[in-house]
Amino acid sequence: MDSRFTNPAAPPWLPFESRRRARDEKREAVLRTAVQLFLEQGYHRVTLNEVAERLNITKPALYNYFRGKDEILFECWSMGAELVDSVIAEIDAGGGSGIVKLRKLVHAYAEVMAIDFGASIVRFDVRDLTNRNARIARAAKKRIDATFRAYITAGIADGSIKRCDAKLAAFAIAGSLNWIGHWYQRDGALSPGEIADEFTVRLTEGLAAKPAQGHTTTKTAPVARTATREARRKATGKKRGGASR
Amino acid sequence: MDSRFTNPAAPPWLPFESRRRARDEKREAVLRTAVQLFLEQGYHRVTLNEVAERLNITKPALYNYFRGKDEILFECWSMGAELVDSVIAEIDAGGGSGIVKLRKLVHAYAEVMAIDFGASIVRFDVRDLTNRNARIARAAKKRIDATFRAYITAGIADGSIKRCDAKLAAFAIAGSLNWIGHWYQRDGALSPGEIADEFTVRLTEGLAAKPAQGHTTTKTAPVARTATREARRKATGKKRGGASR
Amino acid sequence: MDSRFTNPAAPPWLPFESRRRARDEKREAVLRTAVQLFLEQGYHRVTLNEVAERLNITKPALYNYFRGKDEILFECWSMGAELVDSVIAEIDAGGGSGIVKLRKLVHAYAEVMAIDFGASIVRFDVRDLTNRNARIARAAKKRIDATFRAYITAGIADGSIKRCDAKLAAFAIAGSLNWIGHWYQRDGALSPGEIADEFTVRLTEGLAAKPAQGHTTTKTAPVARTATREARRKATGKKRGGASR
Amino acid sequence: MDSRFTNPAAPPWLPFESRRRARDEKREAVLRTAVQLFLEQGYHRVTLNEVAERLNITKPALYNYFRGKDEILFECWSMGAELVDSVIAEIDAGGGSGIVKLRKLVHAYAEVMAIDFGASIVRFDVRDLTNRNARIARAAKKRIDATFRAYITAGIADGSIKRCDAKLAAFAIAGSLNWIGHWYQRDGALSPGEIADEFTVRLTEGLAAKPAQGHTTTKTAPVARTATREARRKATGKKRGGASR
DNA sequence: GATGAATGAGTGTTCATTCAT
DNA sequence: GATGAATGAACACTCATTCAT
Repeated sequence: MDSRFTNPAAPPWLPFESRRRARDEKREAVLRTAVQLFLEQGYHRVTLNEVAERLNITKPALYNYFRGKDEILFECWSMGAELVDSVIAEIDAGGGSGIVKLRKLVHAYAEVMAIDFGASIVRFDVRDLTNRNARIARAAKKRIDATFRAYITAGIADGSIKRCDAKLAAFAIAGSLNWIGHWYQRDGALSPGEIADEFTVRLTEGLAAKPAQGHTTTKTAPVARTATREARRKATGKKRGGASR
Repeated sequence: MDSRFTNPAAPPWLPFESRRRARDEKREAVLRTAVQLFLEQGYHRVTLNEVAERLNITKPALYNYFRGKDEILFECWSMGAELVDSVIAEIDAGGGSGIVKLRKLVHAYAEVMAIDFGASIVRFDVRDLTNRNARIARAAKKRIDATFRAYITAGIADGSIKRCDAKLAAFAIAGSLNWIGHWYQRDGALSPGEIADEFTVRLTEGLAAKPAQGHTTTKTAPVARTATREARRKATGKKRGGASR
Repeated sequence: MDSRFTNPAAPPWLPFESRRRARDEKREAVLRTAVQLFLEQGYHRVTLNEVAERLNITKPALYNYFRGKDEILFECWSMGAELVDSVIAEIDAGGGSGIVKLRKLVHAYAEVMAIDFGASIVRFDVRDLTNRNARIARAAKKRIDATFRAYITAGIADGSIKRCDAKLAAFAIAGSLNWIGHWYQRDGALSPGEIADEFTVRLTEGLAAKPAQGHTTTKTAPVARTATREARRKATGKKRGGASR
Repeated sequence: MDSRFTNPAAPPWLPFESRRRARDEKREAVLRTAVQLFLEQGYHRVTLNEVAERLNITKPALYNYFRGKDEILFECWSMGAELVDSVIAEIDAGGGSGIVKLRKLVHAYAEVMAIDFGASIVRFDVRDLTNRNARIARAAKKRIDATFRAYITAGIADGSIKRCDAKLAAFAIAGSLNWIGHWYQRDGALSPGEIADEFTVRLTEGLAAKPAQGHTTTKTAPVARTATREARRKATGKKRGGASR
């Protein structure tokens, strides 16, 4: 049971705690609404008024949580980047040959593309960001690309992947996956899982030295949608989250 | 001296002809400049002033050739779509099994992605177009997708391609190719031809029932960059080219 | 333990008294911070957030002491006006010929201009005030001007000042003095006293019927910086101090 | 008679000439309206809409002539500075002892203060300008101050002015004069000429080694209100006039 | 055909002020 | 008495588009 009710000596900072939680919840609500609108209509066609209206607040209220429109964009983007980062971290933590890791990545990445925040990684235009944030975004994208390439290179080294141009192979795979973010629709015929399964086969069958024996092993845990936002909370208290103009 | 004055028998329609040609040349110059800027900076960040400045004319002068900014966008997009259309027409005119046609398409499409107008097909946002033009654009995109799918289906039927989900396979291939339009840079390490060659192998090796014996056969004639714009000329004289707001 | 609880006979108004004193102290702290910022950056460029931040409180807290930004401005201005008023009162209380009184006023006024609150009289824009407060401010300014003029007129009458246009002479002198408020800097080469001494000579030497024999007599007591704010306290408890919008 | 009508071979650039003249006239009309409003209500209380409305144009039309509100402010200020500059140039071109030059300057400066553009020098807040323009403005102010001081110093050297602290004397005089810009009203009892005459006597009688014998010599030509704006025209064609953000 | 000038509509952002807690 | 959150009102600035010349 909530200690606020069981413990009469509940520390006085609890209200602050709950207030902060409320704040964080609202902040994320803004991001969820914003990312949806941005994907739906495109960043430049969405006005802050629309975002606010959909949240039943007024435009300036948004400025309690973000420094400006472009920061909202960046934070949406960041949410997506975190999804990918946690996926990669998990795969790196596990073991397996190059091809196995690559398959895991393809599968998880495909699923991420079916999430709003995930799609935002590839659908938002980094040129809409602050220079500083654009640099961060570009760096993150490069890291992801590098991971694809690294797995392929590792696979070639350990014999699980056929000799090929790792760079172009990575581009080909990442391109296919990124494109999901452009055509996937929640109400479409295919579920994210089905898409991920099929792409995992399709995109790696040409690369594998030997056909995969079983697919179950390629699956990772479902994408962590609740990636901890602790670090962010402080950073964005009132300053640009790791970002400045 | 100008033959119009020295040769009284000169056909009177020549000046008009040459004047029309001059007009068309300027029109295309606008499109070439525009597509470049749009790709470089993004449609919404480019002002008509910038386009005009780069052409050493003034903003209102653009309105002699186009009804508005979005029409310029559409015409750029159209130029790209024509490239693909002519590619497909050529492939369809030729013969070959499903896998052969698919390889031809992959190769040619990859090359198109390395051309400004080609990239515009996948980098421009159809929501920036007039409703009518957006419909045209979406239809064209669907036709392209359908072509990929048709070749795969044909390949499965004729035994040149392994049994698979044609729809997702087409998405996977098209996605890889479309992504080229996002990362290709003219001054990069890879030439369009090299990229096309590699992608042709990479994107079809998993699909082919048997490995390809030779690659030279997959090549089509170089993409026709000078697709006739005759039809367009009339249409856009002063009315929206097959389009209205 | 708090004496309110241990000593039942403690006069009940003491806490109120001390509380009120604390309130007044905070109020004045706000004014001191505000006047400084207003002079430093200009009224319109200073936000209440800045004022609050510098005081380590929050913006709405300011509204416990003042009705709004313009009231803060007015109170700052009032502090300065009181300085001048007390100066004039003192001079009037003393005796002396017109020129003597004028010299006293010039000297004291020059010193006031070197105080933040004093400078605010001439550097703040009365149009930033409420209509009502603006009227008060304008009236006060007129009274000051009238005093200069009165001393000059008196001096002409008593023969201590040469015949001249009293109005323009007053403007000339007041202008010189007011300008001090614009250029004086605390860390400059000249001390307020030195400036006052020099200006006393400079601004009156052309007027005096005969040169002054000694300067020490022109000095008044140092400007009373602790002019009682008692009357104000009640007035501004929560109502606008003699002012309403 | 206008050569456009008398000379049939009038060069084709005349239309441009007249168009440019029209442009310049409008530009100055904007400045005249703006300076009036700025003085009347204060820079921050004047919206560009008000300026535009009074000119019977719309707000964005102003941006054909100026880069922004602050540039309008700066250009107003500049007009005033030019008045003073031309005054000083004229005095420097003439001869005379220190006291004579000083008297000329006082007289002319007093008159400038009665002109809108002149008053703007001392009534506008340089902190409302771009950093770059603020620097320019501050430098100009310093130059003016230095001129006062230089004349006084010269006067002391040539024996026409009594020994005194030139710096403070300059401040005293300039202050008196600057203050005119704050209190002068076109419809007041005193004409600029009368004020100038009186201030010339008042502000210098204390300084002169011997009383002035005649006043007519202190007068300069009436302030050149038509200071050539040639240089400016080019500079502000579309770029900030000698200014950038 | 081309231009300078003007416009209308829109948008992000700021800030004094209020209010529930 | 103090705070975090929210709001309303305002404002400068941009830009595609039009029009008279």
